[in-house]
Amino acid sequence: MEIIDKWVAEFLIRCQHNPRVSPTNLLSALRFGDSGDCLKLKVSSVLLDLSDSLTRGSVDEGTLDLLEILEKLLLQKSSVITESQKSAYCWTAAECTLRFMWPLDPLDGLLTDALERIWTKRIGFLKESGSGLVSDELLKWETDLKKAVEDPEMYQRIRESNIRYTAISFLNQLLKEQRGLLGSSSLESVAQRRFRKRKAENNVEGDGVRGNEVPNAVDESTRRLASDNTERGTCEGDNENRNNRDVDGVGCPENDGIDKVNEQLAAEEEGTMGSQEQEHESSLDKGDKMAARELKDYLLEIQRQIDPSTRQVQEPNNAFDHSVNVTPQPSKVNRTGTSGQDHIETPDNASEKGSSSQGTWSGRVRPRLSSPVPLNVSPLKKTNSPVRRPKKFWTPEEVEALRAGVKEYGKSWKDIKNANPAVFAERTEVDLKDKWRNLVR
DNA sequence: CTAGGGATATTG
DNA sequence: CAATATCCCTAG
Repeated sequence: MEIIDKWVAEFLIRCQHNPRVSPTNLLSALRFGDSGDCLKLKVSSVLLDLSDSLTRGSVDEGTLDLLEILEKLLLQKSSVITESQKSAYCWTAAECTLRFMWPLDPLDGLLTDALERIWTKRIGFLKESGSGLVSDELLKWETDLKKAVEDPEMYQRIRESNIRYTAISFLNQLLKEQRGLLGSSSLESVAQRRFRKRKAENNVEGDGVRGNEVPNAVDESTRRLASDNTERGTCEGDNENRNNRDVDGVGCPENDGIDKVNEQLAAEEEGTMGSQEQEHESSLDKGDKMAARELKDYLLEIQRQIDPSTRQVQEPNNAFDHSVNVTPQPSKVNRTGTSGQDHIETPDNASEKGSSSQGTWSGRVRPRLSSPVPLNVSPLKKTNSPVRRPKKFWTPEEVEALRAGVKEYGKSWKDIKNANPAVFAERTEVDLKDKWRNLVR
């Protein structure tokens, strides 16, 4: 397939929530082969489908289909099926059954139909094909659910448990895990490289934005503008979704799969900033200066719109020499959503030029700004989701692996986890440490 | 990244 | 309410 085709497909699949383009339809339309790249595209599209259905709040038998497809794809990539995928499948299957347990009377036929359809046929088929999705947990659910038809006590207990919540938690965990393993898309890598360069320049130019841990409105605007500026003309979609997703995936503590591209970029960024710190003036050529100036003007304009109190501070003549970061906005990022993953986008009116009549802006002609989507997730510091992970008891297998690990590596939790990624797939290093703490007590 | 304190949930 | 297990936060 042509490289450009691939890029476009990659962009459509990974970067947008676009209900008009169903990733799976797109893929079948393009007739991808089975090369590594194409597999990655397919996995991406399935992840996007999963994520979309989660956003819609639907955990149904379609979700089971997706999980099964994902398993097949991962097997082709010869990846391991993680615990979170098994659990996600198991709890989703339970949730699909649970919805037929709504009537108090188990004998109305709906439940038995569901059991037959989901557990006997679908999962029976998985068992025959030796699928990795068939876990002990799944088998236990099967027994319990089938027992529930005749055992009112069991029926009641299952009905009252919060299966949906657990299913969604595991699905989210799976998404994070897999997105982390996926890494940046090729388009994304190029975009990030350019964006980081621009951002570094912009920061150096201001006087002290760098090293400030707390994100503020200006920083975020910078990101948006820089992103907008570098990307405009090559694509029309919003880039922020993509960035958010990547931050989500990579920031997940359970992920060891931070891709090389990102590490490389991070290293590159530090390098660039370090060198520019000493001689930033000379390292910026004329074109860059112009671009930086334009960016700075946008920022000043936006900041006036956002915070009227800064208006008199601005001096249009030497704005170039001033820090953009005059009045840091209180940081309100993250923590507002419930899932910390997908969020509602709101229009950024502050950047609309139409409302600039009140500003003291000098009247220079500027290209019109598109309306960037605000970042709901701080790019600087990814905090954890407000939702607590579901409590999961340690299996004897895990405990054994931990004991062996400590014997071999001592208290290097990270090494222990890396030595046995399959067993500790859903434990963080901190979990290992905590568990050891209470083992030796 | 690790250690340690603390929050939260469960059990008796 | 105390004991216990797990998860979360943060200083160093």
